[in-house]
Amino acid sequence: MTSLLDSTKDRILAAAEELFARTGVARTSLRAITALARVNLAAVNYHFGSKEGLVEEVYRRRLEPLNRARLANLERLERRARKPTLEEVLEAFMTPVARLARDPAQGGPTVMRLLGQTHAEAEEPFKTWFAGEYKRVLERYHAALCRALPGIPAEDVRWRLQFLVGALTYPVAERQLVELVSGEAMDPADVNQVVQRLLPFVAAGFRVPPGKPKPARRATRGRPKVTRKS
Amino acid sequence: MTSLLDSTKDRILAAAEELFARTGVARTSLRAITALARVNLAAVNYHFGSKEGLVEEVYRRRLEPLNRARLANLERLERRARKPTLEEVLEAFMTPVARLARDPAQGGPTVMRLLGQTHAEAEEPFKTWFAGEYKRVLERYHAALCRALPGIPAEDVRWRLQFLVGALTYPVAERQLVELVSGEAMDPADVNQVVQRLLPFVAAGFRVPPGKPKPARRATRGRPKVTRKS
DNA sequence: CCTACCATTAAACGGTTGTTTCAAACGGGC
DNA sequence: GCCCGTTTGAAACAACCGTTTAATGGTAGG
Repeated sequence: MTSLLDSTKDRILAAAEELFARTGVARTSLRAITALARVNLAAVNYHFGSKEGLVEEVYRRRLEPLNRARLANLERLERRARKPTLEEVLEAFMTPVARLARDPAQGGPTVMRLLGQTHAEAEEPFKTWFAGEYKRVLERYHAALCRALPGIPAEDVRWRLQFLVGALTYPVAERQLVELVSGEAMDPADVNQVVQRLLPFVAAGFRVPPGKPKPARRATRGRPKVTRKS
Repeated sequence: MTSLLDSTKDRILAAAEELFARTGVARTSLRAITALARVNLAAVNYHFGSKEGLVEEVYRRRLEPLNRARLANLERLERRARKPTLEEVLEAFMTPVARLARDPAQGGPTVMRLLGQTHAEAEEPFKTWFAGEYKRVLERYHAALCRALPGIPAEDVRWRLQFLVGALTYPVAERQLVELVSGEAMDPADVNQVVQRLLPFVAAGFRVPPGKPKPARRATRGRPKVTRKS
């Protein structure tokens, strides 16, 4: 069995996570990982079968608790007597990300850049596994949001849930770009602040009445209104 | 000089863009690019100096017009008599993306996945060039948004602008994940629809009054309110 | 003590990568 | 015609990749 602390397997996982987050999976060689972990090169293939196996384990280790916490939060909300408010559902969705980023034992800020690269980096088989897990979470939250938002069509809620995911993921994942662009005034690594600021923002967005179908703008020609000559 | 149509250089750019968008820069070999472009392998290093040079050119070709259109839209708005509304500013920011995705001559839907990978894929020197260009655009829009939103502190506007970028980028960049998760009901490739749905969503978010400072939640312990036992 | 068995090591494997070389082909200017 | 700079062609380069092999150390069970 693996030892209690700092086993070879754990050191590989930690080093891989660090390097994946910094430079991406494809650009990170097994030799760089094993060198950082001070472990023999062959140890990766021994413990994880292949590089792809290691990649999956690195992501699974973080994504599984995240999804589990999101589902647990929602179930806790729905077991109560009164109907959950919109803000409560949104907070249940967002706070697990903050907790992940806050706890160094769960990856700390490093893991956020990792999550931002999830979809771009994974190979096909793992991608579909993850999509399945993720779909379950989003379906449950979609239903909960619809219940908290009577009068908003389910399709609108679905779109807005995607907007929420984007708005939540981008600032923490592209941290260095945000900092480079916005000066050091903003600290996207402080995920608590992101959540606090994002929650009222998206809550207002979720509540706007569904838009009229709009008369299907001419696709061939016709520039958007704003670009018209002054 | 380069010929009028389908020069070697153009064919390489088109093939590279296609493959970069599909599988990422790091996983795309020069041999795959030159094979798809039906061009000799050495042509890449001849015309672009290196693979990194090709990567920069591929991205620059799309990002430069995008940023230019965004700035032009904003200037057009501000040359008018009356003060631009929030919706007008937001539309000026978002529509160039839609136009890019609609026009096959400008890359079509393919280019959207490319843009979503911009930050993850680029190397350092190009990254800083792009960040500079991008910063100019965001600064101008930040100022315009502040003018359209008196009463909202500049810092809040800055955060919300980042949320907007995330909400706009994610659905179009991670198209395949969105489709996998949401069924085929949503078509994120239809960027017009994304813009139409996203605009009222973020407009409402931008208008919410600035939140109270909040008493700095205990960072060490204390789980978020929503996770409390029922 | 010996034998399995698991973990680790060093070394090498074949394959692919980006890049370079050098010769051949092209294309207008005089 | 010839010439010269530009562009393409096939082949080779060294370096690095992920993976495998075979030998080793260490340790619990009989």
